[in-house]
Order: sequence, then structure tokens, then C-alpha cells
Amino acid sequence: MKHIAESTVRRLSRYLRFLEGEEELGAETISSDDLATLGGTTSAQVRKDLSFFGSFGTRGRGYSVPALARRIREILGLEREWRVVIVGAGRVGAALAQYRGFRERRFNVVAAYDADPARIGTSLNGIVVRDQRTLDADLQALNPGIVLIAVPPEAAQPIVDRVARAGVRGILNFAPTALRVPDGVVVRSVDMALELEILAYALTAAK
Amino acid sequence: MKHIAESTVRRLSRYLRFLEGEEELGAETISSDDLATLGGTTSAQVRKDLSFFGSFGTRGRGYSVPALARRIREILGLEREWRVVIVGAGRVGAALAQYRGFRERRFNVVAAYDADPARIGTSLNGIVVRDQRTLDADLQALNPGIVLIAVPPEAAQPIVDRVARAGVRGILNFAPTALRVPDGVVVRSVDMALELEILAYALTAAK
DNA sequence: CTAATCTTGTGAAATGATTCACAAGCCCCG
DNA sequence: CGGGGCTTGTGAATCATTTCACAAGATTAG
Ligand SMILES: NC(=O)c1ccc[n+]([C@@H]2O[C@H](COP(=O)([O-])OP(=O)(O)OC[C@H]3O[C@@H](n4cnc5c(N)ncnc54)[C@H](O)[C@@H]3O)[C@@H](O)[C@H]2O)c1
Ligand SMILES: NC(=O)c1ccc[n+]([C@@H]2O[C@H](COP(=O)([O-])OP(=O)(O)OC[C@H]3O[C@@H](n4cnc5c(N)ncnc54)[C@H](O)[C@@H]3O)[C@@H](O)[C@H]2O)c1
Repeated sequence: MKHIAESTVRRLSRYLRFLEGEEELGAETISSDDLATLGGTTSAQVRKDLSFFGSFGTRGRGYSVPALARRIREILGLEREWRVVIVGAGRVGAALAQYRGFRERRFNVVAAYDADPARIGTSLNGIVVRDQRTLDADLQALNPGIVLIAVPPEAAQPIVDRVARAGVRGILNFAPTALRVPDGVVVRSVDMALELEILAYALTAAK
Repeated sequence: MKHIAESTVRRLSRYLRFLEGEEELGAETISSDDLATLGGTTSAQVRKDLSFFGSFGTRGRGYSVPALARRIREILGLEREWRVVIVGAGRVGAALAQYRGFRERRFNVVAAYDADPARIGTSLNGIVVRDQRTLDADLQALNPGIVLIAVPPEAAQPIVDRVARAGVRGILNFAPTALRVPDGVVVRSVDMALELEILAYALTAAK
């Protein structure tokens, strides 16, 4: 498959949200123009995004809402369950562990780890926090598709190295630090402080 | 000023992190090549990014670490204090309110609001959670540059409307929903579920 | 059945971002 | 003080993404 731009994948994911909303409202079909309006883009962009993966619409009618939703879920890899492990059960890690929106999308948090004895053994929505020293040995059995990292910045790289060595291929990092990963491992970062700074720039430059 | 790409602003913000790290280590100068290595980009990219704002380096030597850091802070609008109000003091809102990294960057959380009587009156690191019904009246005096929204998705748009009406120009939204804002108001969203889905796609398509 | 109306799918054009490549400036050594 | 070695700053070239524009298929009304 030809390489798909991240911007396209991001929009597909948004289209899916809108489609699921429309599905609940009972809509049967939707046009690229409607999707564009909901998503703040243009109808040509919507059609181009979809065209990378095939042609799912009917000229004159638009797209079948349930069929397109299913197809996008398939494209994004959301038709399966994803096993997720959280490392770092502090404020961010605990929020992630308890977030219901993940489970709705079949991202199942199967374990959480921390280094702090005060946290180990506590329960987050039924997930008992384990000692990070057992992480490496546990990973074999847990076999997570994705690991979320919510530890302090200086602890993040060692965790990456450990989970990558155990065969984990996907990492979502919340620590504000750059991470090195071996080939074949995908790491993405959510950096809230960075987003604030980009916002500060936008407000400052807008004068 | 000519329009600057978001990708450029994002990189500038990262360069600043590295510069501050180097500054602590006592480095006096740094080359575009060093910055590129730290940031996972190319030296040409670094120089191009900086060139939009002027020329700060010395041929043959590189950039003065403290001078460049200061200049980037100035560009990003980080030389001032930013007053920040948080709406929604749930798990995410509480994590944000207690995060020390924001204060280090002079993003000062001056108030937090919630709708839940059980939360109102509780204290988050010295910030007492207030009743959201007083938000509109309070905003005048609080005069925040930025509002962080951490309420459930269906509550987000009304909050946006209210704070925008009160004159707030910058919003960072954590709810997984599209938001409409009047002209002149900048809204950015941090959507963790979306990031997970993009990661799922990358893992699925990499086969 | 025909005409008018929609809406998709997609090459081609336009716009935007990154990479290349190198002249020019600066430093340091001898 | 001259030459070699670095490193910046920046047009030009390349690569990527978005927008345009329209033929072609589908639907609806009469
Ligand atoms: N709180 C926020 O709103 C916020 C915002 C932006 C970024 N962040 C970043 O997110 C990360 C987590 O932030 P937080 O506020 O949850 O911090 P926190 O201190 O509440 O939680 C971090 C947790 O990681 C644990 N930990 C430390 N080393 C570990 C290791 N080696 N293995 C396992 N667990 C370990 C600690 O015991 C702690 O419980 C940090 O990198 C922070 O910079 C947080
Ligand atoms: N927890 C996570 O890890 C996570 C991950 C991704 C996205 N999110 C999103 O972030 C947002 C917050 O999530 P959370 O986990 O903190 O939820 P939460 O339920 O813990 O917190 C939401 C808070 O908002 C308050 N609230 C509701 N309506 C309000 C109003 N009108 N004004 C003021 N406060 C109001 C509630 O009382 C509650 O305390 C949600 O939109 C959620 O979808 C959370």
C-alpha cells in the first residue's frame, strides 16, 4: 500500500466519529459535503481521503453511513481488540486507566504499572497497579499491542527500551521528551505543554 | 508577519526544550546539526525554521544557546506569564491543575471550575474548585489568556461559547469533539483517543 | 423515457513544505 | 595574515498535500 499521509489518517478518524454520531441518529447515507461540513474541511478533501483506499460511495447518493463507518474502522485497524498496558499510574496514567472512551473503542487496558510502593496494589477501576519490576517478565503473557507511557520524562526512555525489547510495536508517550526506538516500533507522543506553547504562539502572532 | 506553518512552530518549541537542556549543561553554542540530531530532523530544516524569524547564528560557530533560547521564547510568546483557567475538574482537569510543568513555563492556573457539587470546594494543589455557574461573572476579573476545557464532550461547546463571549481568545480542548468558535478565537484540541487510533492505523498498515 | 439534479471519483493544477546545494562569513592555526 | 575547515542563511529544486474542475454514474420528477 502506498504511504498515506498522517493528516489523512487523522481526518479518517474524525470522519468515523461523525459517522458513528449519524448512525445513532439513524442516518442512512451521507454526502462528502456533509462530512466536510462536520469536520471543517472540504468535500474534495473527503473524497480524496477515501479514494486512497477504494471507492465506497454511490454517485448521486453519497455514502452508506454504516458501510462507510465499518470500512473506516477496518482501514484504521479498529475492528479488532487492542490490548493496552499503562506504565506510570500517576495522575495522567490513572486518568487514562479509568477513561471509558478507550474501552468503547475496544482499547482494553489490561494492566498498569508503577514504581511507587504507595501506588502499587491500589486499584484503578478494577485494574490493580503492579510493580514495574515485574513488567518485563509480565509482558510475554500480557502481549499488549500498545503501551501507554505516563512516567516522568527521565524515566520514559528506559521504559521504551524495555517494552521494545519485549516485542511491543506501538507506544503512545505522554512524557515531554524525545524518544528513540528501534526500527519497526512506532512511537507517538501527546505533549500537552507543547500544544499550549503552539496556542501561545498563535495568540501572540495573531496581533 | 508571513504565515508560519504549524509544523515549524511545533519544531521551534522542541528546539527550545533541547536548548534549555543544553543551557543547564553549560553549553555556550550549538550548531543546527546538533539541534537536528536532538530533534530528529535535519540541519537544513532547523536553519529554515529559524530563518523565518531572522538570522541568529554565526557562520562557523553556530548559535549562542542562551540567546537562541531567549529568542525562541520571545517568538513563541513565552516571555510573558499566561493566566490559565481550567473548566472541568475531573480526572483530566485535576491532572492539568496539578501539573508542575505548566507553572515552570509560566502558564499559571488561576482557577478551576466544575459542575459537580461533590467537587466544588475541594482543593487541587491550592486551587479551590469553583462552581461553574460563577464562571461567566468571574472571567472579567480572572482575565485568562487561555482556557483549558476538560469536561465531557457534550458540555464542551457551551463552555466554548461562554468563555468566547467573555473575551477569551485561546482555548485548549481535551474533549473528543469538534468545536465552533467565533473569528479571532483560537482553539486547539488534544485528542488522546484520536492519537491511539492513528497509532492503531500505523501498526495495522505496517504489515 | 427524458431531462434535470445530485454526487462521486480522479486526473491536473496550484499551493505548501522539505531538502539540496552552495556562496559567504567566521574562527583558528600556523 | 593567509588558508583550511566549519557552519550559517537562502534561493532553487524536489517532494507532498490540497484544491480545482469535470466526466460519468445514479436518482428523481414528470
Ligand atoms: N499532569 C499533567 O497534566 C501532565 C501534563 C503534561 C505532561 N505530563 C507528563 O505526563 C507524565 C506523567 O505525569 P503525571 O502528572 O501523571 O505525573 P505523576 O508524578 O503523577 O505520575 C508519574 C508516575 O510514574 C511513576 N513512575 C516513575 N518512574 C517509574 C518507572 N520507572 N516505572 C513505572 N512508574 C514509574 C511514579 O511513581 C508516578 O506515580 C510526565 O512525564 C509529565 O511530564 C503531565
Ligand atoms: N480520562 C482520560 O484519560 C481521557 C482521555 C481522552 C479524553 N478524555 C476527555 O477529557 C474530558 C474529561 O475527561 P475526564 O476523564 O476528566 O472526565 P471526568 O468525568 O473525570 O471529568 C469531567 C468533569 O467535568 C465536570 N463537568 C461536567 N459538565 C460541566 C460543566 N458544564 N461545567 C463545568 N464542569 C463540568 C464533571 O463534573 C466532571 O468533574 C472528556 O471529554 C473526556 O472524553 C479523557
